[in-house]
Amino acid sequence: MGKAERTRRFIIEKSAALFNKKGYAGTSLSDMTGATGLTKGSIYGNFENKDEVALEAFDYNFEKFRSGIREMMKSEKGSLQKLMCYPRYYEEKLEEIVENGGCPILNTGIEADDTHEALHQKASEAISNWKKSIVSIIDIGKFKGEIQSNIDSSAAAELIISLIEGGLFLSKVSGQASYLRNSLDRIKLLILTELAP
Amino acid sequence: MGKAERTRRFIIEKSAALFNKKGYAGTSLSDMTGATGLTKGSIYGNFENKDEVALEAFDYNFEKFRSGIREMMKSEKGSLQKLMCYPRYYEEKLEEIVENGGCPILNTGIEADDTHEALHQKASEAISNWKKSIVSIIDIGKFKGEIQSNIDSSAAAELIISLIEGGLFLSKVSGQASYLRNSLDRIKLLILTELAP
DNA sequence: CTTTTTATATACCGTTTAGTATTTTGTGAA
DNA sequence: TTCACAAAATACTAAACGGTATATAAAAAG
Repeated sequence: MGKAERTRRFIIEKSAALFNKKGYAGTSLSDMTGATGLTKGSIYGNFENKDEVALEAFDYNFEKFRSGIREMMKSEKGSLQKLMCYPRYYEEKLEEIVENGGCPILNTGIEADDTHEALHQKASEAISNWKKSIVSIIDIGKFKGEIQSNIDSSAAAELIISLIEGGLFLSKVSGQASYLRNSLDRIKLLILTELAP
Repeated sequence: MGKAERTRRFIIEKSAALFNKKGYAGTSLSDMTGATGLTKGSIYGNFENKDEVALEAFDYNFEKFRSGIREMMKSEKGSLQKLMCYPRYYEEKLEEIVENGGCPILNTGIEADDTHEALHQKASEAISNWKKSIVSIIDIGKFKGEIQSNIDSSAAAELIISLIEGGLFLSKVSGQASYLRNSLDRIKLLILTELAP
């Protein structure tokens, strides 16, 4: 990894937390120079503009979630156990997520949907991919006989995502963990009593 | 209603849509003069600063939801029927909500929680009051024997709110109404098969 | 070790930001 | 209809914004 690539990563890492907390419009270049200790010249030597940093910062923030969950799933074999990683992950990580500014899909999606098409699309694709990966787990589970075959995979996946995002949002803004806990309990119930044969 | 108060309301009405779509940081004073057709002098003659407009704009946006649901509930007598107004309301209004920039609690809460304490508190209080009103309906329902007495009112209320906000967010950002529909179907199921005796 | 390339810092650009005196316009009462 | 007051428009800050040209420092290559 060359010097250029290292500073690029450094800028993204430091800016990612900023963008997740303060948003795209709320994060200024001076915020970024402050957080990195670098100057504007250095940032613009490595990125074309603020947009490019923001877009890569989203990928960076989102990838942290994705890799965390994937890591957790690696040690699970059954489809139901894999699905149960979602409630487990968010239950364990709530505090850390709140500290880091919340879910990047939520933050970016809400800010960008009416203002910044490129960022909006990033958030939209993240949702789409997330859903696909849940649907895939359910479909495999059906095939292996671990999940009831009459289940609507798409509806179940969308429900799980809605419960997670809704719970995260409300717990973050209200400061009360019970919102997320209740949502995650529902997901567990759904998995164990509706998806399971 | 005097002239001053009328222009105040006019400014709030016109700015409210802006703040809900573009956020607090994303809405500039020139956006506001553009939307109202007034000048900065006029706006600052009626408000102390941008914050004051944003705070009242939130109240205005939130009140639209509250009054819409209350209106719908007025013609319902039973507790279960009152609760069923939530899924009905959001199902009917999804398009309109999306056009107006989405749920103000969601928009304001997400943007303000790490950046603007006064706005954050507004969103937080809105959540708190919303929950209280649902808990109140459930508790009355228990008393009247229309809802099972062993139900956890707080948990049920939080779940309903999480499902609505999660579904709204995902439908808005993904452009797919099914997220909200699935969430609302779940709420109906919860009301009719778990809360009902 | 010198040269060439790359990366960072400095200093600046025009524009936009929120906000404010000051002047002009409009309005309601005497 | 004039007078007094209120409200809106104009013209203006100073500061911050995103972005850039240029100079300097630091690495890499020869």
